[in-house]
Amino acid sequence: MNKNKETKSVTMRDVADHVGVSVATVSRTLRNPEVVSQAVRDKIAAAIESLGYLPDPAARALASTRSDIIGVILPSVSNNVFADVMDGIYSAVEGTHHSVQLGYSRYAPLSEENLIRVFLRQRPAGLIVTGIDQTEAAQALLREAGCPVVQIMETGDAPYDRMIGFSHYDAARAATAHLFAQGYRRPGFLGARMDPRTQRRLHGFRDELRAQGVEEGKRIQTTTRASSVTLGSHLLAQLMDIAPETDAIFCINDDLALGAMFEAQRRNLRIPDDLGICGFNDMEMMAAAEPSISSVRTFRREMGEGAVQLILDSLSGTAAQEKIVDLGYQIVQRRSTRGH
Amino acid sequence: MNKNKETKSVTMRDVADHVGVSVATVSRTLRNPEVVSQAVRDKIAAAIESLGYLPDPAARALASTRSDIIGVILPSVSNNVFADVMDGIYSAVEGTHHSVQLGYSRYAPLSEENLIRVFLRQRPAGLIVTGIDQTEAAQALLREAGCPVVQIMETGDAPYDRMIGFSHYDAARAATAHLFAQGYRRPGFLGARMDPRTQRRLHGFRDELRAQGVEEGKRIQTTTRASSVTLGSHLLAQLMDIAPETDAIFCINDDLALGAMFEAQRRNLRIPDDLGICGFNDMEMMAAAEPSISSVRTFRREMGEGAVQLILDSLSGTAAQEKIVDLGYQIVQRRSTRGH
DNA sequence: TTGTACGCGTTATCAA
DNA sequence: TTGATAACGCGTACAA
Repeated sequence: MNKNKETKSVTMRDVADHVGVSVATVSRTLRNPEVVSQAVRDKIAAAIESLGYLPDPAARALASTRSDIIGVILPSVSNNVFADVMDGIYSAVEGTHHSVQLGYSRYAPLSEENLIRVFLRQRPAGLIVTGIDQTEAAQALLREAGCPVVQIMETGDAPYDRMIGFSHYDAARAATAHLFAQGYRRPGFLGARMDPRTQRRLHGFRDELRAQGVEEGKRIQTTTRASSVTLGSHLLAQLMDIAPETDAIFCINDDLALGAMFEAQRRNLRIPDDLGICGFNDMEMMAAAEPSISSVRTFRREMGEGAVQLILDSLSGTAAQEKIVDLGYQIVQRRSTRGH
Repeated sequence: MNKNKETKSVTMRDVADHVGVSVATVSRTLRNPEVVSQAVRDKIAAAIESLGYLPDPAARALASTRSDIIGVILPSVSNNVFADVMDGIYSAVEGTHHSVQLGYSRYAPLSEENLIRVFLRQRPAGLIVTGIDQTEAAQALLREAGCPVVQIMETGDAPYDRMIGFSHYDAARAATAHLFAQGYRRPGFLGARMDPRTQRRLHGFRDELRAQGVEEGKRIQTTTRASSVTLGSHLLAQLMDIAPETDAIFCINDDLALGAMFEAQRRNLRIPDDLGICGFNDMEMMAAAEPSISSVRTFRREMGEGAVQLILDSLSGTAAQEKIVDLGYQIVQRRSTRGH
């Protein structure tokens, strides 16, 4: 450890003394400058600059009823889907006086409930949570949060407060319909993790099959293990062994799709002729792949940015009426599903 | 916003009253229980449980000289290399009473300096920063931090405090040597972003070429743009147009390698015969690709976990002597570089 | 427009 | 082993 230098950080007191005003005035220039005279304001600003004053967030949080923290609870650290969301969140928070506090639930509702409790304890400026599958207790906490709460990644009725996302059911169903539109008749399904959002995609897939009058047979391969490219290869291998009639697959994410594509190539299956492949999320690599892979574009960065904006708007009282922002999705067709 | 319910959170005072002791005793049971009698300790524990008391981190930080926050400063949100590091960090922090505060510098040293200042203001329990290329001012701040400071991702002399990582120069040089060992004679280099760590990889590449007595020619393609799979394709296309004699490539990360592989396939270059490909980091997909892609394995999760552990050890005074932990790297050979 | 003075929930110092 | 009590740095009535 470095030597604990007596590094008395400069406080508001120092700034006040330096200018010759009271701490209250300094505090006011920081929070609502409009009630402070221009002259004093300038002098304080100069003093803050020259002394290098930085407010103490702990003291601020303690003295006021709110902290500057925006709490964010996501299910997973490593899933790059959430990396994009975080990118949006951080870029929207940048330049505000807010800071982000991140928590990972590891897809466990009870962890999530705990995190919510801990975060709420800090009287956060706002809270961003993922999805709609909270425990009863967590739901109660969120309804009484006393701060703006935004649910991201999904839409659904009965938001606790506000919501920004899209329908996973609709998106998956549209992707499946796309496969049919391209002439595929015996599509399969590859799924990993099988968390609630993934389940809803499976429902969409199944309902579209039903609507098309097609039996699903044994063409649904899922696992609760975490998704990966390797797993995509394994799942496709299993699927083709069990149900060789499969002529296309819908994968619940792009990693699986990529892995499936590699496995298809290993098996000398021609894409898209022998096998159509559609991913989900439309990560950057899908366009670069050979052949390029169709996917369902989702607006992850926008969800992150939008969620923060919703909180800021709530805080400033300029929030819109609509409780739910549906960002939709977009089927991006590429070579991997060009008919046959 | 939800209605601001009068949700008076339960404080230490409540717990104390409930048990019939002073707040001081409650505080002690939480921080050093060994000085409190077992009987009182049990009653307090019960009260905490039944009242659902959670300590207020702001009050704690204000009253003590340290907060429970471990500050982490990374260059990028979206780079999945750091997702793995974060995974390690969070899993090591879990179960401790610490929390993580994350900041992104966007590869800008001045942003980083600012973040360091802001984080230091919170008297963090520890600080984790990326690499060794801080500004002069940031270096001074970190040396006087008054808390454990760990630099991750790299090794190098003169750590501010402690360091855990590996030598990017050595790793890149070893990868290049591997290409030569496999019989390639005119290897090229694909680089994106070209931040200092990437630059050091380029140096390793160049020095190995020199050691092998091989001219680099025009086989070094770099850009300051952010890395992506698509960019890997573009860079390889450029490279092969300018320097068609290239018989292998070392890519500064796996995204570029994957993109390069796709582009090679588009150009009907046989891998590994016409073109050897080696990536960097050994992300999961490299093993699943078709053909599988050689890479340099780095221990990202371990860096995150290790960094937190170093901080915890420093805090508890159980830290080892060595200031620098070198996690090394590992050349993982796969089909993409099987000689020719 | 500015200053005074109290309180936020906890830690830490000192006595008891 | 326990209890008062003074900080910690800032926000905010209330007064001036």
